[in-house]
Amino acid sequence: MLPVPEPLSDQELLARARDIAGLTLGELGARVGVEVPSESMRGKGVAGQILEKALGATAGSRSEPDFVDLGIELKTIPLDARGKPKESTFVCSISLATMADTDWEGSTVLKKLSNVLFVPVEAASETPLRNRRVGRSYLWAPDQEEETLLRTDWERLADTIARGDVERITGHLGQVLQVRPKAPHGRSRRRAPDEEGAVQWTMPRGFYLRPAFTGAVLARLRAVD
Amino acid sequence: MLPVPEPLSDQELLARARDIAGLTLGELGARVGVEVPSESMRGKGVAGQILEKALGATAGSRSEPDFVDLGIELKTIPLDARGKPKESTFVCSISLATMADTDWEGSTVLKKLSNVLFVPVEAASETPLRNRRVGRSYLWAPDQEEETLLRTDWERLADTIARGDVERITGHLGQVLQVRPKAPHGRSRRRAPDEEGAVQWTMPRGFYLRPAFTGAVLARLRAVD
DNA sequence: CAGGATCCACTATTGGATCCCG
DNA sequence: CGGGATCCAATAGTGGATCCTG
Repeated sequence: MLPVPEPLSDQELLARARDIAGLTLGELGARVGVEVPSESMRGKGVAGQILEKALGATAGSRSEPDFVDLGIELKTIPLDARGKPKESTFVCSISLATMADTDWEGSTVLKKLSNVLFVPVEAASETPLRNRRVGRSYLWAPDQEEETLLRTDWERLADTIARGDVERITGHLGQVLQVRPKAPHGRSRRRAPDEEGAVQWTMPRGFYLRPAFTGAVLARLRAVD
Repeated sequence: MLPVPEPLSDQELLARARDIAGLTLGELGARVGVEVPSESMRGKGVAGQILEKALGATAGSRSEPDFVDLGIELKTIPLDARGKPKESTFVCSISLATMADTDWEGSTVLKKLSNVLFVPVEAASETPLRNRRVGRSYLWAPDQEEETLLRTDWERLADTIARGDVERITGHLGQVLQVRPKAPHGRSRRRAPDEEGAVQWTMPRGFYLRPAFTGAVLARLRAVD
């Protein structure tokens, strides 16, 4: 079980991702030494972790791109039977304290989404995790329209957060980018400044891409391909 | 119980419609001699019929505008508790035989929708029919954007119908205008020409406006108001 | 905790089927 | 039958809650 080395170019990464298309998570897990859980409840996130190893991402939970030298982020996309994304895509956690000092150009969301390798994975819930197959991968950078959608949502959300109105934010806001809880359970709390700069305790949250958006992105990439 | 005379102008009609805002269907039914059924299943369409009489529409099921001299069609819109349309709006039945010979400018859909009086009626299902109140009415003519949406949908649907592909049409098609069954029950059949001009028997269908569209129209009219 | 995400109860929407009247 | 529509079972979608690993 040799560790897979980090790819040296975008094209090498893409080629490698396309080579594993058709393999199951079980097969791929065996290659990289990860056992795939039988219960799906125990399998949240394992697809992503297997793919990181299989493609040579720098392991570990650093707040840097998965492929550091290439500046590319890896995202697995769970697809339903018709090839559409089943779930939203987590982008990054929100640091309430720093939102007020950041603009879109300097945002973590833009950094994370500037260069992404999308790896689709079958996710019909009746298919056991180990039997789910990897699909055809794509490198994505937002086009102008996509970036405008993201920026518009981000700026409105960031404005609300910076005002200290975090508690008013729900998953309903944002056309393509939304804010949702990102916590081990509903009782988690973190410190955050409120409107007057006083301390308040709020639930940890993250930015997510809506399934309709990632679906449209994939459709565009497939059409070009 | 004197019959209400046909209004002589758009403005008279609108004024009359706004005068009855706030009245219940029970009160209005009493005025025009229509008893409101207690069971809601027995009440499909009665709101429309009461309002026709209350506003002086030319009675009867002719394929002409409800207000013949004004060229105005009357449509009641059932609203949920938040003021949004609960149901789609029937526009007209489809004559499969004549679709092929008609363009958008000559279509029944455009004729029916060129000038409409929308009369909102409360329709929370827990409120008995007789207690549902009439809301504020609006005269509508499609603006350019609205007409483009309607025309685009109509042309695609008409094309499919004219080809004889009626059986491939489902309620899924059309962004704002859709085709759905319009029959007393699922076994109804009518004669229609198929692709080769041969006879086929198909279910009677009609054009309907989606609730999201009538909701957007009402929002626009209210904003101006 | 940060990073990898999915679960699933609930709500909203859909669209095929149906009902009344003249 | 044409004109007035609504019913409601099934599906799609949302978004708060949750799970695993290093």
